[in-house]
Amino acid sequence: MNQIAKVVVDVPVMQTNQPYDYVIPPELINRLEKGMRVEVPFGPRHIQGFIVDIVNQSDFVGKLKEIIRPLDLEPVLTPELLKLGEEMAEKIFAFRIHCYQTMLPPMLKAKYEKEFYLTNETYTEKQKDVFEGLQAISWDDAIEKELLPLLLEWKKQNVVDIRYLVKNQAKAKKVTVYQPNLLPVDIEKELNSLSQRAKSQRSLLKVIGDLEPEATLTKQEFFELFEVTNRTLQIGIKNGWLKSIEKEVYRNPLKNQMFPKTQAKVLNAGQLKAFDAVMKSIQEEKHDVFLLKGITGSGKTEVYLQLIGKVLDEGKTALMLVPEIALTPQMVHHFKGRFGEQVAVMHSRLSTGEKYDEWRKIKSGEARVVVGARSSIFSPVENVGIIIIDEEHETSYKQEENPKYHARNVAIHRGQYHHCPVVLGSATPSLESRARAQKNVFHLLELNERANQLALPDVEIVDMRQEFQNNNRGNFSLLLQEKIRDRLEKREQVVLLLNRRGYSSFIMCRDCGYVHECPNCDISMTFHMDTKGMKCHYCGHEENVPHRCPKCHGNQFRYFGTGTQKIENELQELFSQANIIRMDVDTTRKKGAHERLLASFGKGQADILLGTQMIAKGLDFPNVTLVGVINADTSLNLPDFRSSEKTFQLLTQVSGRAGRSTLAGEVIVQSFNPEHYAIKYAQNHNYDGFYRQEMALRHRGGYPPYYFTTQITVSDIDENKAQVKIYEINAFLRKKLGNKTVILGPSKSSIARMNNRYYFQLLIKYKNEPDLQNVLTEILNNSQKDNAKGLYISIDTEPINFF
DNA sequence: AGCACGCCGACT
DNA sequence: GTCGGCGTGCTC
Repeated sequence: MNQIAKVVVDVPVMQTNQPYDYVIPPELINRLEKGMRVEVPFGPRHIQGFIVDIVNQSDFVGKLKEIIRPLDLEPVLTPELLKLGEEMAEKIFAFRIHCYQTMLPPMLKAKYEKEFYLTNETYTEKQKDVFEGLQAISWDDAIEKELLPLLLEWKKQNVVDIRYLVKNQAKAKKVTVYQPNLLPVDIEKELNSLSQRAKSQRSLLKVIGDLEPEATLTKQEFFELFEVTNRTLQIGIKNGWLKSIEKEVYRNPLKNQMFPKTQAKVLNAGQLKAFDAVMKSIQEEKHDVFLLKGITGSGKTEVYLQLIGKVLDEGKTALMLVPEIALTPQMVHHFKGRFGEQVAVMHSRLSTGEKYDEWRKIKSGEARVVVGARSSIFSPVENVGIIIIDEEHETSYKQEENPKYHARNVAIHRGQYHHCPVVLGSATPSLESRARAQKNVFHLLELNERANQLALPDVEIVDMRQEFQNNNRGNFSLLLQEKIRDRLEKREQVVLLLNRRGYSSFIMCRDCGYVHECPNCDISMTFHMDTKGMKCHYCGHEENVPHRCPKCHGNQFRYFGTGTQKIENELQELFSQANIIRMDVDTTRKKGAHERLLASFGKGQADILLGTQMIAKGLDFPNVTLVGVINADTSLNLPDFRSSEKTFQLLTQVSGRAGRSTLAGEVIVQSFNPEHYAIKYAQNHNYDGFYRQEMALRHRGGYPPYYFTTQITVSDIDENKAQVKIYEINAFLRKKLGNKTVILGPSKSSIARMNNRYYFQLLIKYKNEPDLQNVLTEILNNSQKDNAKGLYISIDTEPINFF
């Protein structure tokens, strides 16, 4: 009886979104396991696939092919993750192969190559000439050297054939280390045979004699620890005193950083209550979801740390998710300081090699605590004792690209599997989570006092309309200017937030009102001060600022939108003596810049920190006593039913940055809509009030959490084809879905054209549609031909963006 | 996604 | 008559 492997292949289309059967060749039986990557033949090609199961027989009628080779020595996906990927793919309308690939570090994604090789032994002069003694010519080289037509011709004549290669990119970093290769007696012998004058060689022998027999040292270590010169070392290697070994090492992104050990702090009554509640689930190995709602500064992190500590004590592992922008050095320090080498940190700023190494540390069990951004929810941890999602309201937990998963849902799924609690923490929980707590689906835990006993900062709102009427056309109200001046005098620090959500700077012709738009996308291009150029944020197209208006040939442009640079200039003019640090996408692009700027501000090397969203989270600077929000309401006017929620969250978070230590804090919020409830409730630190009012509005408007939503987007190069298709889908859905379900649209997407493709969308709002999964899968299955022709249908469950 | 197979227009 | 366009269907 043959062993059969079921393999999910790397061909992301509906038709192949299922396992294919392959024979396991005799020499690989017992070497292959579920969860390994393999190279398989698929049609004429060779591609990568994942073994999802191993069975004894196949239902496939036809000749099975054999697996070519394994790409791993041991499985990269656990049975849990294999199953999770399968279920997730179905739920979010993604391809299984995409789900598996996102669970793994990018290095484990195969690269493909193909090459021509000569099939027979005897060649013509011409063929000899072309191949120049080469074994093979790669497809890319063939194109480059314009040999492709010739080689394809030869292929027809069977002179050459094409070989398909699967390149495994997973490479561990190796260093050469040196190990003693002499017994003590040998050392004596060597010493005796050396002349007395060979001082450095004699000292090297002594060094070797003092080393542990199993010790491995790099060249660098010999230089630095024992003052051995390279020349001497080379002699030692040549004489066979030392043997060189290639040793696998982890790339260490945090090298040279020390993490002073921190101790558990004493919890206050509120913290203890929350801690105990979660501990109970941990001990009973029970899957509960807790919503830990704690005001800023209430010490949520300490609760997390102590829960993780207990989980580790029980021999289990812990997963901790943090939004990408909150993964600051401070955050890393908290965890590394408490748990040291047991912590793996995963975030997007690591190189692919570093990501792979962190992943390996987790896989091997060396790291038992994972701290990371969204995709860390797929970490290959086993025996999980707790999963924590900090700042659970953050929309970055939903991936916007395929597969469009939400880390919160994945966390709950994994929590069920591991019988462990999931803790969702936030000062401003999402309405969805808070409502679930209301219905007792989640357990609500509240921390209502600040750990340091300090009062929440006073929040003052400045009506910017008044400022305008009083002829202050700048971005800084008189009150904010006065407060900043006061802090500068007292040598205290200021944080200024520029709310730029959904905001960009563009240029407009003063004469005719022409706005410069991207040639590929129906959207205005953004002006970038640093490159002095225009860039499209959707397709990446770049060009120079036009000299003359293409429409009326005028040469007067007006620059719209308030960039951080412009604000910085204005600020510097107002306070010429102040040191300002600006943090935005431009100043933090370089690796490590983010950390460096924050460290510099923390050390008091600047008076004012000016930045976008990225400064609102997790920062804890004791000397900051004033926080200013320059424009509270840019996020309020977005065509998005969550705009109030987003604004409330942002204001609450940034307010929490003030008064983190003994110094009292103060917050100034500048707004053109000072009466707006989101701003008012944020001013009074009143989450519950905001929650009630917002829920009422959502109820009235028929929005989440009262309804579920699913968005369908159709796109094509041909506008008409896309439009016809979305109407066809609309008709189909209306026929299939219940009459209580609402369908909004179809409509043109608000950015109707992107990268020369036209987009149409519709939104399904429903409360109970048990058959929706099947209906939507049917739509995708029926559209496979359209898909092949370049018409794409995308389904997004619970979308975040509705444009 | 690739790649092969297959059926219709413009060329040596 | 053939070369090659890309529409259609399959990949264990």
